[in-house]
Amino acid sequence: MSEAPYQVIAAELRRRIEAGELRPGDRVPSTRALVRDFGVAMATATKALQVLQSDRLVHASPGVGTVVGPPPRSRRTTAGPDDVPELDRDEIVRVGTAIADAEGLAALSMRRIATELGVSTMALYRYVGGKDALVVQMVDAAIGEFPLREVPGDWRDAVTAVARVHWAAYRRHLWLASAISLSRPQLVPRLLPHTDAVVRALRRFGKSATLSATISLFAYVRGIALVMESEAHAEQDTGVTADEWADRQSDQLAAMIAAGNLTAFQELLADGFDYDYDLDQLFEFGLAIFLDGLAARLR
Amino acid sequence: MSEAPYQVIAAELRRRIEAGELRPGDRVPSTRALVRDFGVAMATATKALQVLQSDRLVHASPGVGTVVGPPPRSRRTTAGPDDVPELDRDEIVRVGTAIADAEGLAALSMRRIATELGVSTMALYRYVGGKDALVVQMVDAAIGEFPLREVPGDWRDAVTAVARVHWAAYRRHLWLASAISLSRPQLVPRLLPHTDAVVRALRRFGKSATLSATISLFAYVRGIALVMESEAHAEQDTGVTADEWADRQSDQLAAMIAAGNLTAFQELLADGFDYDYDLDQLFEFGLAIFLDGLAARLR
DNA sequence: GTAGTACGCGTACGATGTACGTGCACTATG
DNA sequence: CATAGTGCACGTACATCGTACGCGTACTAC
Repeated sequence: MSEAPYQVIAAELRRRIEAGELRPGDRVPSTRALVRDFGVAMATATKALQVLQSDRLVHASPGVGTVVGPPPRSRRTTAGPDDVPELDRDEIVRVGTAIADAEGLAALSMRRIATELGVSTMALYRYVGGKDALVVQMVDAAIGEFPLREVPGDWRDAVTAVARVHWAAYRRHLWLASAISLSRPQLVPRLLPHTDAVVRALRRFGKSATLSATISLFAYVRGIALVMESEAHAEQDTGVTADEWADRQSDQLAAMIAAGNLTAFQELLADGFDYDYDLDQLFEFGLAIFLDGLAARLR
Repeated sequence: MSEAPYQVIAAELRRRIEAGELRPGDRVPSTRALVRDFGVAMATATKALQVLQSDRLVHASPGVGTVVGPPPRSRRTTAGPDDVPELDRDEIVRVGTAIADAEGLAALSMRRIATELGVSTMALYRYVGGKDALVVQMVDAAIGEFPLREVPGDWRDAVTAVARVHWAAYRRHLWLASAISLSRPQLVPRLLPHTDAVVRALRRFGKSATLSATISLFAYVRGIALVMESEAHAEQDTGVTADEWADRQSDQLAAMIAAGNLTAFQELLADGFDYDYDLDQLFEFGLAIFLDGLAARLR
């Protein structure tokens, strides 16, 4: 009476284990190895191992192999109503955004996200293509938080409104400025309406100028946002604000100014002039200048 | 988390000094003594003493020992003609810049630099504080390549000249835009004359406006430079130019435009309008707008 | 009962920056 | 001159990263 192939294999493995050839912690041959060695198909080998598993002689560890010894813990309840927050792309993007908001893009890692979600690292890769793709998604989601409401009819008001919305987004997500791409619009679908609104407001300038002005505007806003970002990071890394830092280094700066004969700079900083580093004001100032310049072109 | 051995030792010695157990002129335990007493290796003991030395709590006298008290004089020995500068900071900065120019900041690694110099990785750390410090040096050196010659007397010409010099620097070193810090001027000494020139040209606007306008200007130039950088990298990574990419994705873009009812955008791109993505022109355009806006303020 | 296939994801690899520890050259002293 | 003791130069090793690879499982078809 010939036994079924999977039972033959199971018996052979059982013999090796009981003979001590395979000891607890050792890995029994994988299904693929059994396929090769015994000339059987995959599921046959699988079945053989399953026999041993149901005898609690071995247990299977996905990614590791089937190792000798009883299962350590049966934690995975697999079934169940999944009352735990389900993992999906939006959830990953949300957690990634939270990390980047709090600690900057540099602190964003796939492992970190996985840990915070209580999930294995590689599980993330089912929902996002990779880290770069995730960041692009994050950018799109961040922009999407600031949709355009009604855009004013006046061109200047319209441009101002869009620029302020952008500024608000940069302010809310400091990492956004260094992650966004202005030259590949398809990647950030939710940015398109903003571009459209600016183009619409500026179209009287003629096609070429309209596009140039639009890009210039966005480049400027991002430029200021990057100042804000690097400032914030420097502050977080060193625990020193810009003002404190300026105070601390003022001697050194003064020396350099003196050495370079930088009289205008010196004059500006003299008299205890205290420039309050208000980036909101700075943003509005530059925006107004830019729009004044555009307005001058209409005359 | 327990501190590193050398820090433990340093703390202990510091305690003894501050408690008066060791007084100025006394000799602290030699490295060998520390090796015996603390059961550590020689260099660990050395490091511990170095910590105290950098705090100016003690100073080392070769052949005598390390004695309590500040160093009497820092007499730069520097003997030796050093006629063969095999490795020095400038050389490291030069190689690092070459790598970043060719392949971007992301390709810059300490190992890479060391390999290209035919030197061990850690040897670099004798000349530069670390990668961040190296990048700062690179930024300074890059700016230093573009010193200001004569700055025109007219304020508008002067600002234009400085902005163009910056633009040239960004053009030459694509990584520069994302590495430069505009908010911590001391780190980039050779940037100060540029700032000074702009401040001088704009001082008639009043102190606060002068500073705002200066920062806005630099932020704008960097903003455009970043567009150029990301464009160049995207091109290098994917092997696809912006135009080719636009062509390839035009259907997708058109679909998104249609879906969002982005009529102005659509109109702009219609008629086979071919915007030649000339960033030099773009830069000049935005600069002129900005200066027009400033000029309008003078009236 | 056996075989083939699709799929989720754990392990491990090749990078990175650099802290830490070591061996050796050299100096001042006796 | 001998030598104790210093400080310099730098190799090793670690913690961390993104993600390719290939495992075990579940399912369908025969």
